Amino acid sequence: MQKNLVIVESPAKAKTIEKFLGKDFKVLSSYGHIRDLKKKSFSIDIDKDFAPTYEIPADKKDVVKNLQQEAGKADMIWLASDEDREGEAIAWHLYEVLNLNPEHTKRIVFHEITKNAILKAIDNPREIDMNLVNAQQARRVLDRIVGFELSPVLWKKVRPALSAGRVQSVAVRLIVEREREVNAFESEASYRVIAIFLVSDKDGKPVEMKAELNRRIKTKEEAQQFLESCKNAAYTIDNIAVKPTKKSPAAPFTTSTLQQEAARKLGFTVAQTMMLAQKLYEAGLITYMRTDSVNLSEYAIADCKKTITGMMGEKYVQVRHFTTKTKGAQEAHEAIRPTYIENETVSAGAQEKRLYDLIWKRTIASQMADAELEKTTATIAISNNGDYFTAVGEVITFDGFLRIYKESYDEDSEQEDESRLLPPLSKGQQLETKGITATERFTQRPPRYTEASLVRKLEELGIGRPSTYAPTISTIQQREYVVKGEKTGEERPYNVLTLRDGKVSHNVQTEIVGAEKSKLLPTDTGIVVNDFLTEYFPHILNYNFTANIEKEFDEIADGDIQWNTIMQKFYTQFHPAVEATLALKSERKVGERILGQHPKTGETVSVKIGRFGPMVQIGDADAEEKPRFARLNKELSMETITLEQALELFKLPRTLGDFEDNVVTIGAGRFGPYVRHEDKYYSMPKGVDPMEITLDEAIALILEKREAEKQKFIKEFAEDPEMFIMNGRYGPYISYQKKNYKIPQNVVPQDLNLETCFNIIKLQQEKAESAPKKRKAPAKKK
DNA sequence: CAGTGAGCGAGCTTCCGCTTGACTT
Repeated sequence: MQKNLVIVESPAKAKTIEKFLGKDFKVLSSYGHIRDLKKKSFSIDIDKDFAPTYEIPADKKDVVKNLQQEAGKADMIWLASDEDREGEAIAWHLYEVLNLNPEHTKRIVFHEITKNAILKAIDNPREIDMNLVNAQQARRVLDRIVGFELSPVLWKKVRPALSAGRVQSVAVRLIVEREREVNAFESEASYRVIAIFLVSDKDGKPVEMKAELNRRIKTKEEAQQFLESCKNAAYTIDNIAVKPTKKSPAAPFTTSTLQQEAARKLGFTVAQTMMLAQKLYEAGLITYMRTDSVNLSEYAIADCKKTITGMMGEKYVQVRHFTTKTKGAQEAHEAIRPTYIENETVSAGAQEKRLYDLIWKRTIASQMADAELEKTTATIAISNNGDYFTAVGEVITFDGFLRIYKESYDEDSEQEDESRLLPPLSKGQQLETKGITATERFTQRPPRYTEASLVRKLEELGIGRPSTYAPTISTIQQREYVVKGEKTGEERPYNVLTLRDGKVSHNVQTEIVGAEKSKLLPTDTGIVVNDFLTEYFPHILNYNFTANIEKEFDEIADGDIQWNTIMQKFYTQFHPAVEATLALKSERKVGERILGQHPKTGETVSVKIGRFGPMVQIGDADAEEKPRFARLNKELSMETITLEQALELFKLPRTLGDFEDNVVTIGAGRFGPYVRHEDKYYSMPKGVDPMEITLDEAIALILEKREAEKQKFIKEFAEDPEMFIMNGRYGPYISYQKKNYKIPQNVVPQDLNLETCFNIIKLQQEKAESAPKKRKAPAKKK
């Protein structure tokens, strides 16, 4: 018989806490929310004050059953979910679902997982805060209303199975609008002038020193004139200014900053980072990885201090308390940090280690002294005009936190590395130039979003939570609103004018601009859906919508207003807009664009989003002749496609000729262009033009695929034609009667005989039957 | 994995936030 049952959200946390509390306490986990609005139905009764209908999701049934049993055995139940809106709601749902007795139930909260903090929490229990719970219900109900009313509008007006929501639709909007900015951007040229002076270093050896002109020059002619004017000029050091500066370390990691730095420094995707962090957390190596707090526990700060002192000495320590500036942060946890600061490295997988290293350094650096620098600026006067050059040098006089960690930045800055010392100079010193160059430079267009920079932007706007950043990015890609892609750069020529040995020369160089990798690009569907939503639902798509509604949720939490009142206010404004938009005549015509008339038949040629994505249509639905369709290929976009390009698409499928007495045709399908022969399909490799491919090339593709097919079979058995040992994506496996079975790790696939194969199959079938039923993947439509 | 789609039309799709599994062909 357990005296006490403590329920927390995460099982890893439960394990740790159990150790602190001793044998009178059992600690279990709720695995997050245990109850939610019904999955399939709207589940909100608008007429009854927005009463929600909750259910226990299938995958939580076992958890709840177990909690019920254990709660029945305990004298006292301690609801210890997180101290934020969602955590309070979890506590309340537990209270309701487990049918707890108020006299045997207590609500406790703690911000750090230390023995002291937990014992203190136990000593200071409170009641469930219904105002906070209602703020969560309001948040939940609002999101359901927005998502389940807007999505069907899209199914009707644009294309089935699309989705819209408070968070994802704004994320798409950011990407669409950035793309428009990029396309509308016109770069401006100007000339950057750099002089190389010859001076002596401290040992008297000649060295070169770079200095930049105080202004940029607009045109080539002016640059030419300027260089000409420098021919006979003398250069004198006019002033030397030495200024000490400081740099301070960044705050410890939150989910968002960890995702950004791991992307920049380690090249991880947002999802990868979270998966690795989860593993580190489960292994007890770091604190919780879904947090918006930059706070470190006193205990962690003390450990940092000790570790830094031990490694580098006391002068490297500077205790700092960071505060969160993020909109809407709820700070239920600490910042992300190593559980044991003294562990500089941990034993884990290679990728986990790299992430741990990053977290360790960032945490340690956050408690270290400022770096001290000395910046020297030398001003160099030009004798025959009013302009001047400046040479800048920067030296680190005390490295401080930079010894451990330097934050990275996204913007590929044009600034050159300034961390160098200037040679000794004196005021009034005359300088010789080796040459002066004026290089044409262009203003840079805004950068497209990466996964990580999108997360940063969303966080800045207060949209989404640490637990949803990664899923949101995956959703907008799954819906095909956004793709992660590359943009190949373009060559751009630029002028370089050089003054050297009393002569001005001119040459043209080229650079690649606009090349980008792994950036988020909007698709046609994304653009059409975004434009539609922004036009008809500007309120929801407004970047400040979440921040504004959060203020109202706060009022609910403070008990200043009823949650259903807020819902009523929102709904009376929102719902009519939904009705009005549904009543618009045009069905599935959103984003349609007429390209022109077919040159032979005079039929209308148009582009729009069809059931399966962007397509070209020739003819009209109500005409006698049925319309014809063709899907847009990857290189084309609805916004820019021309009539000629559209008609080109209808030249497929085309017949190339015969091979082995069967016809070979070329077509374009869902996955790109293909060769078809004898009811088999062969994908065409990238870069091959389906309009240009010859019969011989197509036959080569067929033969190549046949060869690859053969390689797939490692072993066949004469005794049983249904048994194969195959080579697959995840290594060798057994295939029997069209079903696949794993080969145990210690077995060499080549050595398997029929009997051992059957044994392996039998074993796995038994295992599958005893295991809980596998959830079926959603049925795919044929 | 594959060439679809304008209407006899069933029934389906969808949100955001909390949490981890089970297991890949």
